[in-house]
Amino acid sequence: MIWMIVENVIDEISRSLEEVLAFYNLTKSEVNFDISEPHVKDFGDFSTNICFLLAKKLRMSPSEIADHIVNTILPTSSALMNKNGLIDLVSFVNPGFINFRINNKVFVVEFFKEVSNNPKFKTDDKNLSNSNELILIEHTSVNPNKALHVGHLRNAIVGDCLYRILRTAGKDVRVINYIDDSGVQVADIIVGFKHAGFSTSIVDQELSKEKTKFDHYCGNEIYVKTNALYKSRPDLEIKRKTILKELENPESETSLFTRTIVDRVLKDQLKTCWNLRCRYDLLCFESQIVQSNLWTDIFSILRDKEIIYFENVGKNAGCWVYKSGKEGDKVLVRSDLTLTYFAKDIPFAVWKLGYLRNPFDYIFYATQWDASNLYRTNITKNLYETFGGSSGVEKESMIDFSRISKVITIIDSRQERLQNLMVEILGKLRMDSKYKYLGYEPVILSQSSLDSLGISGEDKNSLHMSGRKGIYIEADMALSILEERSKVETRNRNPELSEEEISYISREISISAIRYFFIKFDLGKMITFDINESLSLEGDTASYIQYAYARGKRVEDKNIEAGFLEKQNKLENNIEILNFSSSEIDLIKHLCKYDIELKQAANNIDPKVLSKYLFQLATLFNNFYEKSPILKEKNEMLATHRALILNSTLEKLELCMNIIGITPLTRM
RNA sequence: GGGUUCAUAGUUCAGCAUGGAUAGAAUGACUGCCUGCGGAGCAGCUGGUCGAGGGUUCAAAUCCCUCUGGACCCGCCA
Repeated sequence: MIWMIVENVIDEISRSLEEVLAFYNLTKSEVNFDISEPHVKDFGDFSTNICFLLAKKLRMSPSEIADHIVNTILPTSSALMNKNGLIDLVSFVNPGFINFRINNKVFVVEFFKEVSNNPKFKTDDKNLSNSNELILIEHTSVNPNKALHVGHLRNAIVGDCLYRILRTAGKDVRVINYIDDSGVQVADIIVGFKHAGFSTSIVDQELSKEKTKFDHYCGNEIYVKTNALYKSRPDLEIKRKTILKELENPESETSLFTRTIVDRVLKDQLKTCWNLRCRYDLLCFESQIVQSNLWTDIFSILRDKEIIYFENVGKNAGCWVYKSGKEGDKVLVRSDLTLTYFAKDIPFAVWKLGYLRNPFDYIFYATQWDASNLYRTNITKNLYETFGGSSGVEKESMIDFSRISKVITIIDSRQERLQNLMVEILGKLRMDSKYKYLGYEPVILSQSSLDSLGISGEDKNSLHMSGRKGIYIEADMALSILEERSKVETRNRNPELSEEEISYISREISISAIRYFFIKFDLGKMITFDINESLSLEGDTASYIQYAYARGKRVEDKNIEAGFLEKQNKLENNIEILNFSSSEIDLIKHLCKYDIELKQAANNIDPKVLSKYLFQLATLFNNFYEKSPILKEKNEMLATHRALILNSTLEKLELCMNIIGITPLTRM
């Protein structure tokens, strides 16, 4: 990408320090020094710990060494000398840090040179990974028997941001949504429809007149209520068993009915995901994994390699088990020959890694909000007509298994134990290096949210959500609450706008706010969702970022009217005479760190890195906005350069906002 | 009982991977700033024994150990 100034500076410092090491007859492999940014601005732009590391080897005090390096060695450093003075000041500070300060005047000149060479800041891919590696991400994967609740949103949004980050970092990525359409949870609602007296007529008619989505209906009315019935109706549990058995035959009447229901729920779930600007490439259905017989293949491999064993004695007698030293024994095949939940996951994981044959075709399923096509797996073309269309896609262009470099699964941390087992097993097949799972802690509900839902809190001040018990806040509901709230705000601020415009703006504000909220926390931390506090529009929120963008955009429009853009072409070379303030310099420096931050987010698989960068960018911009006026500035040359900074900032803001999924609005 | 993980300002959280200087935001409270480039903002002020104790180190919020407290996992459920 462009704007390598900061990376060049770091590189320069690094090379000069290697010269220092050479002076002492040492190399980087012996003294692995670090170049970092000091927390305190007074200490400069970069600092190194090299003196502390040398102290031991040279048996001198760090400050002595620092003194010597700064006053004797560095002045002769060719790396520092031959560059056009980007590094201005090198000093040492007790107890032994060497600090480097960027020469702001030179830096600013370099910056404007790059900006005017590349006025549109188009992403230049040549510096990105140009290998043809392919990354698979699996996320969302909600059971198709209910609507998404806010806990599921964490999965979907983190996964989608990760997709966007990796895409922006130049990787080829495919997104998979796994649909468990043959498990107990789906069987529950089939029991509800068929045997618990809930009306099936609703299946045939549209719910739209009552404004109820089908996924909400299945979750709230059928799933929760059916589960509550099991206690008093033991016959229903027997029915459920029968249904599960019938689902094994894909041509049974139960299977047909289930496919209809699953499809209706799934379509509504996808609507929620698409509303939040998530997108997918492929839907994988568990029922098809089962039919593919991939299990048979992987089972015989595991058995032949003696990774799993048939147990003759003990509590697991009659079962095929995997014996983990760490995690204990895990049953894969029950004594009645059925597979456990964990076992069913193995063929899917192995398939994703391209270890086995690929039994699937891909069939068009839907066009998504971003105009991309969503496909679904298929084995026999005529079998799944209820799922929709029939136009296929080339197998290789969907997933070329030979190019896969990483398979990332985003899962609730409660599944981590099983994922550890999976990695162990994959390790024995020598394919664990590509398999990564990203665990996140669940979203729980605050007491006040529970109160407003009318749920008794059981003496706790927060509670885990449960789809089965009906303890949750639906994603659609959270979105519409926030949308109403921002609508009021938007209308107050923009009384002249039409209802249509207000609706559009408040919708984008609410989507952005929710997306930002779910990625700004560390994945290892539980999120307590509070219906009021979590959906704020001030402070560290997407709205703050959008507001900064909107203000900036407004100024830019006026700049264009005032003709600043034409003047940019006539920039003089004597920028040196301009005095840029810290609000300008700090902003420019931050702009130049974009590449470093994006790489970090991509390498660490951590979307939060980018959200922090973006928030900081918006903060620095707001500061610039207050302190560095453009239209009011008398010095025309300064104003023109400020307009350029504004221009660059808007570009970077837009870029980062799009990665996180915050809509850049020109009015709000 | 075994294991994983978390504990940082009144509150919600960054920082910990790869140890480094005066521990950062946001929010709340309080105080300023709109005939202006849009106040969903800016500036200021208040607020911390980084859960406790020990260890390693020139240096620990960060690494190691113990303890306390919370969450989660440990089924021929999914």
